[in-house]
Amino acid sequence: MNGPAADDHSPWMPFESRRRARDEKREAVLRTAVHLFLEQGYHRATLNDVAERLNITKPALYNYFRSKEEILFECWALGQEQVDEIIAGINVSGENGLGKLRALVRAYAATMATEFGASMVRFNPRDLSPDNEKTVRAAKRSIDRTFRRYIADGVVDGSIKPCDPKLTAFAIAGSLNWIGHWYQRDGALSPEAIADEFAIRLTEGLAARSTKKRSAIKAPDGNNNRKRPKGGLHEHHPRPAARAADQPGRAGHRLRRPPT
Amino acid sequence: MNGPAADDHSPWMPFESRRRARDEKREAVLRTAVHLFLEQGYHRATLNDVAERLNITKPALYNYFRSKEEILFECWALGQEQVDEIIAGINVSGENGLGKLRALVRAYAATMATEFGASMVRFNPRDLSPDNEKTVRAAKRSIDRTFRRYIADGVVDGSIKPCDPKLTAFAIAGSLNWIGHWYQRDGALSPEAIADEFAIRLTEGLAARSTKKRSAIKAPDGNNNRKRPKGGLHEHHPRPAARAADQPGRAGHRLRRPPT
DNA sequence: CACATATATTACTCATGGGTAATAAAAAGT
DNA sequence: ACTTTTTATTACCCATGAGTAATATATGTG
Repeated sequence: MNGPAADDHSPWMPFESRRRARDEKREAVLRTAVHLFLEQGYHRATLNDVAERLNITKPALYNYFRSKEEILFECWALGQEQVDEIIAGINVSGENGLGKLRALVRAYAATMATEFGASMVRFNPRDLSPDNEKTVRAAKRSIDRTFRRYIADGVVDGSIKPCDPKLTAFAIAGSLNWIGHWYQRDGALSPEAIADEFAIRLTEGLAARSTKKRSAIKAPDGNNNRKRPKGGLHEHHPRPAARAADQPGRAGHRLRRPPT
Repeated sequence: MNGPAADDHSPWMPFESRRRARDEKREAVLRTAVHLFLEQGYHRATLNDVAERLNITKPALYNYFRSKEEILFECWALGQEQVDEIIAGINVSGENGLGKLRALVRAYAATMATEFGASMVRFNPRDLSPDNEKTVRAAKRSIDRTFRRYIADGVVDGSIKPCDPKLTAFAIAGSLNWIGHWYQRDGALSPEAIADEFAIRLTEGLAARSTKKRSAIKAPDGNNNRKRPKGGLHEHHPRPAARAADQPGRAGHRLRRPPT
């Protein structure tokens, strides 16, 4: 199954120059871990597997993480960070309800096609420590509330026809989350194609029937759902936070290390 | 967490009359197992947990199943059986594409709100033996093909407006499968309410704009999407196959027992 | 070079939990 | 009742894999 020839490009060269920065290695661990966790499942993938793929041995991992559970949590956190940035960007975009919903659907779909994105929905929160589990569940609730809010906003501003925000949010989020289960990174569909298609398909049934050409309420020129103003929002090739740790990330959980 | 007081209604009375039929016990094991597997995850739930809830001890389980993995597979199989019956019923219903799709959405949604139904999407096929994993993956593909076929049929017969069956099927199935992740059996929403809502919401964006009042193409009287002709199709309270074993079920995997 | 620090290795511990062996207690058959 | 079969129990085995201790090897620094 996991043959010995798996040296994609690990910062640890088999037995030579090892001088790369600490954080790059930390992230390499997470990339390998999330890949194996998704492929085999958290419980079936062992830390030996992870270490072997990186040309190191299991105890070396403990220089970067305190436990397997922490690795799991950090994988989830990297996906969650992407979503947080997406939502933060949309919240200041000034779009109407439907516009915000579409932007969220689009960016969220693309995130689900990444491994860290998929980890948000493929991992079982029950495998985390009680504290981390609480954190994850709170974040999930927050995402759900965001979907509902955009929908409710749209109903109020007239861009979305009346509907039950709760069930509608469930239906849309379900479609999106499911991407994390079926999307094959080597398949025929590109993340962009999926994102575009879903942004249309999932919202077309919701758009209010042109009740007064309200749909383009605050976008003078044509930047309707093309490119976000600035800041994160993922730039269509969301390589997992290649160095999200130079400056201390705004969240309090980047770049921690075991007691010493 | 799992306190000692958990004797819902186990066929094994703590220390008295034990004379119920074998198959009832077998199913009781599956009901308890699927519940714990969903609650704690397959790997965290132990066979000791399962046995304890049934007022027996772990080795007693091996009178009914050969391994933990077999229990997992049988849980999945009970859910799959429901879906097979649903699809078989719809296939002979004579509805048009949209009608079949709506019927499937409705019944599938209700199944996802059961524990055996949820097990189809919450369990990781990788935890099964290679053979069983193949079986499961084949069944999943088959369901996917069914969704796509109904959609494609609808596009051809004019009841569904042109769309990409593959992505549309993914979107709809995703919403439905996700029910298995969020639905709480003790919550405010009834399975019927969800099923009804989803049947409408997920297909309203697809219905062709009355291109010639084709939508009721083959239903002389008004039985449009109300009640299925006969056969299975779940009757709104799909209690998990309470005795699906009296007659040897049409599938070949009911009522097996360890070597003796 | 000597010393400190960071990072890796080898060789272990040890709890967990699936599964089995031997045996006892019911149920069923005669 | 006596025998057979089914179903349960107690008491184990043992593979697995997370995590640790002791130690070695770079790497950089005064």
